[in-house]
Amino acid sequence: MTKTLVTSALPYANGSIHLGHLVEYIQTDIYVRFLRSCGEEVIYICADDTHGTPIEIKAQQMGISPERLVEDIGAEHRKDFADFGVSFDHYDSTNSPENREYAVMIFERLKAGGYVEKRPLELTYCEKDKRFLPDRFVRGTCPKCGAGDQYGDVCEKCGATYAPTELVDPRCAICGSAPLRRDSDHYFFKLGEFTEFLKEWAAGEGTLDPAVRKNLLGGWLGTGLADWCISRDGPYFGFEIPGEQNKYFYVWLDAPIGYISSTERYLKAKGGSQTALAYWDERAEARIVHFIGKDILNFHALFWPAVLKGAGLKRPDKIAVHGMLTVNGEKMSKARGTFINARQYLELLDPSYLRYFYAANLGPSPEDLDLSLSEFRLKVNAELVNNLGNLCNRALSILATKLGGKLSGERDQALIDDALATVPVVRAAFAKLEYRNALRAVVELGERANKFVQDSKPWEKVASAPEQARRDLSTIADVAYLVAAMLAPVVPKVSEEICAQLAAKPLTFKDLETARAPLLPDGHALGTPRPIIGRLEEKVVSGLIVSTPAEPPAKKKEPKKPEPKPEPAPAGVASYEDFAKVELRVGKILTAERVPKSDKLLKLSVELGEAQPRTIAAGIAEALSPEQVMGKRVVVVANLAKRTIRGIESNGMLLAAGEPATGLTLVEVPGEVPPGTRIK
RNA sequence: GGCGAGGUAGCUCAACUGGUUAGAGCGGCGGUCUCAUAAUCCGCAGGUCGGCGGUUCGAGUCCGCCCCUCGCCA
Repeated sequence: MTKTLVTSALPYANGSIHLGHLVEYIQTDIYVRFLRSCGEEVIYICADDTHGTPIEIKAQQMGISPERLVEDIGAEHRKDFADFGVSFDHYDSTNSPENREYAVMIFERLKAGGYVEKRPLELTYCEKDKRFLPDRFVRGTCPKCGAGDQYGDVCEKCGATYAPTELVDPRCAICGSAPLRRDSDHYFFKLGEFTEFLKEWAAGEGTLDPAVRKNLLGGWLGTGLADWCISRDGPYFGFEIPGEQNKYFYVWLDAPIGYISSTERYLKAKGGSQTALAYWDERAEARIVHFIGKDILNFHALFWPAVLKGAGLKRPDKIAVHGMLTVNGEKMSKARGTFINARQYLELLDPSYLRYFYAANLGPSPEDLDLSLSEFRLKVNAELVNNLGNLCNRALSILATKLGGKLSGERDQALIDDALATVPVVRAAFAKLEYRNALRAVVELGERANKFVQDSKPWEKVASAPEQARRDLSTIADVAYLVAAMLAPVVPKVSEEICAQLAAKPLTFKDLETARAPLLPDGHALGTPRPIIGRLEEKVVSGLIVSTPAEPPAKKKEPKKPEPKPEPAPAGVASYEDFAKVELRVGKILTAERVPKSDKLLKLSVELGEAQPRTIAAGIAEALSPEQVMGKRVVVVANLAKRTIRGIESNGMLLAAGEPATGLTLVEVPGEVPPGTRIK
């Protein structure tokens, strides 16, 4: 039998897992659990993606080493995944010795194959910070439309894309000084040479969803592939390129290699002498399946297969691409409170609900998935709780209280045949990633079974014809057993609960290939019935969104509380003493984040040349994002009385021109003035 | 601008290569049962199938033009 290696994309180790991430991990986990149930040999491999400039800079700002940062975040990620029931066989980190070895090996193989070229590249360099600046860390005026303060690669105003060197009046996003242009030698992967190979690979049966394939062939593969720069200058958190000074592999080169190194570390941990090549060698008897979001399609369906081909390794056999998550029909947003972290969800609700809802809406195509909170509650209650959960509970309750908890060997032939015939339908749907069709079929079986109970009235028969009632309800017990098996990949905990109450071993799709009625034998004694899974209450569900009432989102919040803004100048004239009391100092904004439950506040950490950076809450979030203010040198009122706003002790205030609602400009100080300098 | 996906009942979506009165789930409304987690079951709801034009005996389903939404453009 061919063994299968399944992966989810590697989450970046600079932030928490949120409900958007979970679409992918839940989708993958269902597939993996399904394959296991079918008796396939499958391993589920993942890791944290730990390299790159953003992590290096974040660690620096937090005053810790990047190694420490990715270790902490990795631990958090593992916990979140485990609590959502994501059943990795192995979860690792790309910052491992094995990953370095494979990155170097692949790089050397590509070089030997003539697929790598070294040539100079003109880049943006900050003299002050002594570093080359990634596109995101250069800001300036858009060369096309003239909009100010845009990223170095794309204008958010007009959508134009360009190189950071084209920006008008570019500035370093870290220190604000004007960057230079400087040449640096870099390595390029000659992706264009793989165009024909990639076209063939993409056309492979089952490799890509038709919509994805079309997009790819009509897009990049149709218009031609440019070389891909795979190196970065230091300082950089990553793997140094052998034989080079202060040059590193680009994070997007070594990240997918993490799939390989993580496989190897899994095999090592298991003992034995296998290396990752047992799966990744070109000739290996293995099937490789990647689950990814459509946002990283080019990395996985162009660069990655080409790199593997060039290095003589196995290409993915299938890439399953999902869409993005929206919440209440809109992009997740911290300001709206719809940016829901995994941990936040777990504090309120059982993961089964979310797993069920995602599965009930997932198909094989990269369509976006909307988590409308009211749909979520209604659908889960109607299908999982009322239909399926209650089916089990109503049947087991009568059996337990009126019939001694013992089953008959007889079955209602029509219903049991119907139920057994549903199994291959559901199985085929799971195999094609048609989860919503799989669940639909299970729910429809539940409906027919409920109707059967309704029509056969066992609660009446327990007196008049108890053995008939026992037969009818034993049929439902078998149906519940089948439902538990078919639901197991999606909601394993629910499945376990049903099996526990049936006092039966879990049933797999493999078992069901040969199973025949009765599934539970004559005289089988049941466990104690209790509700399978509780109903979702509106109050609890709406608690997922922290800042605004869940639905309808149309209702506008009254401006109820006074905002922390500069008080209007009292009538009269300020004396010199009045003015001199105000202590203005230069502050450098180190970090900025939105404050939960507030769409106006940013929580800032500001360097003022003191022992500790100060925490300041600023009412500027409507006009300025954390990214926009980070790194800026601003004017701070340093001797303002402390004040606690939204639980944050704020020690100062920033100067800004304009109104928060209509647009603000921070009063900035040129980069060469050190933080803490008094302004008079 | 280029490419791709999509616009079907209040909501989420079906409808294979064109063919009878366009379907289902949820919500809503009415009824039913009472074993069960106020669950089940039954019935109802009448949507210009984005717009216009065309091909055809016949189009949501093919062709052309237009409008709108979303994504990608390294």
